[in-house]
Amino acid sequence: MSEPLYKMVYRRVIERIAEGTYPPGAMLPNEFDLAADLGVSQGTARKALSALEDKAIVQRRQGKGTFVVLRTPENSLFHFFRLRTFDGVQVTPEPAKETVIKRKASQNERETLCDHPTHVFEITRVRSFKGQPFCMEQSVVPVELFPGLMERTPLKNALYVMFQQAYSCIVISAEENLHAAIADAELADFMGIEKGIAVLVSERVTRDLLDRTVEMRKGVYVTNELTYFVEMN
Amino acid sequence: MSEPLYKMVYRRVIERIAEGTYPPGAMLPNEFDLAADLGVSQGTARKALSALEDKAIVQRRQGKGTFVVLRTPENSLFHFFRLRTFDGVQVTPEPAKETVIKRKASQNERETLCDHPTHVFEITRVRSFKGQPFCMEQSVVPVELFPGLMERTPLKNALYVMFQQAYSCIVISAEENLHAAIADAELADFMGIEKGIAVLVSERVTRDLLDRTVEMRKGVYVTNELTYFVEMN
DNA sequence: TATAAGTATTCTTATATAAGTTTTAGTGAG
DNA sequence: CTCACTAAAACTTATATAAGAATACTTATA
Repeated sequence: MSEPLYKMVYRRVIERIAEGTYPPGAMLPNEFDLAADLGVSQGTARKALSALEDKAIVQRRQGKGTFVVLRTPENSLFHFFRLRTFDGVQVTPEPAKETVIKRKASQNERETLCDHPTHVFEITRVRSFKGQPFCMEQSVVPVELFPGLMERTPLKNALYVMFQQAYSCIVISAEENLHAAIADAELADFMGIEKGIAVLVSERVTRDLLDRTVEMRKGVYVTNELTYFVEMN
Repeated sequence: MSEPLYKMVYRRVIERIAEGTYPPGAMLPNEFDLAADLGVSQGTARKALSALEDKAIVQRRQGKGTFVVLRTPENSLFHFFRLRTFDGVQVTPEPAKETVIKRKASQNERETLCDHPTHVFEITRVRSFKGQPFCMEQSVVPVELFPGLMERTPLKNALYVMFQQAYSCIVISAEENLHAAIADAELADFMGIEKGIAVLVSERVTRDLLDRTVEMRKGVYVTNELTYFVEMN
């Protein structure tokens, strides 16, 4: 057999979400209707929907329905912001400084980001926790994907929520590379932290529903009061 | 309905793996036999087996069968050792120094580790990559769970492989907390690295098939040539 | 050695029934 | 008439079963 039916259903539902037929937060057709629409049985549609739920693309609740995942500040933070207190409590950072510029893409950015953009927006933010700056994040995104981004400043706290609401760009997954470094004078001055302390540096690549690389992000975290949490299975 | 049948099957298969009825690497009964054995239909047994596969407890291959997961040095490294080169290539560290001692458990260890042990083994290792020491790991495990561990020195490179082979303890998941630090004189001297450089420090809690906490591990990594890789979904 | 048939396994699909939610209709009290 | 409560119906996903297809390996045979 070439491709199982349930994978066809899976693909077609993703297409419909991506093209806006099923917008974020919306309820999908029920299993029977979706099955009839695509010419398969309910169980087959169901298998595809379960797979979509596993990938956190839809959310299902018995008796209620199936809904396109909606990025909220809470679940965005939970999924993509890994810093916790020592007690394991999620941190809700306050945004502080923010600058957005438009500039030419570096060669690496042009090669990595989707559609090989010539120009990018660079969003730089310093965030605080309990009044202390602890985090600097620099996001780079293609200009073509987020037109008019600069007019939206100041941007919302949770960037990915805004991506979804304003640009129908649904962030699904990310990869990070971490290493330890020492804050040099420039960084320390910029962030308002002490020079010479150890910081955690992360380089992130972010992907959306269609598996496009929509963001490259560099993060610098002060980890004397917070820790970066990782689960392994 | 109190508990779905497939969850009962799921639990009973885990029990059988834990008690050695299905040892690591062994083939499970096929879907029909398992179903008949437990008084359910093939599809229900299948659903349980799929769930076990999702949790990486068994491995399935069409036409061949279902097998209890076997920890090999390769997949152990892949799952639980997150350091990569900048090219994304998995690192295979060479073990260097190793010391194993038996000592009293700290209060934190007694509270965290399974069965609240009074004594623990502490395994300390310094590992090298391309001749340079880059990693210090200190594992703490309950004495009761791993009797005779000290007589097995020098221990294998991959600790979790040995846990499974010698003690039927199947490591399934782990959580890590990361932070950045600066190598002090004592650490630098012990590891054979330069004093004052930035290091990545991890504190890990490791769980087995029965969700017991079988290990606490502290790791110190030099990340100027390697990075710690994280995936987010 | 190559090829084909046979056997054992998981995978896919379909159908029926159960269980959880919400809406609607009905009923009685005030 | 209106409100509050209840019962029933409708609409949803979840579970269970069964039959046939696809895949992997073994064995027989030319």
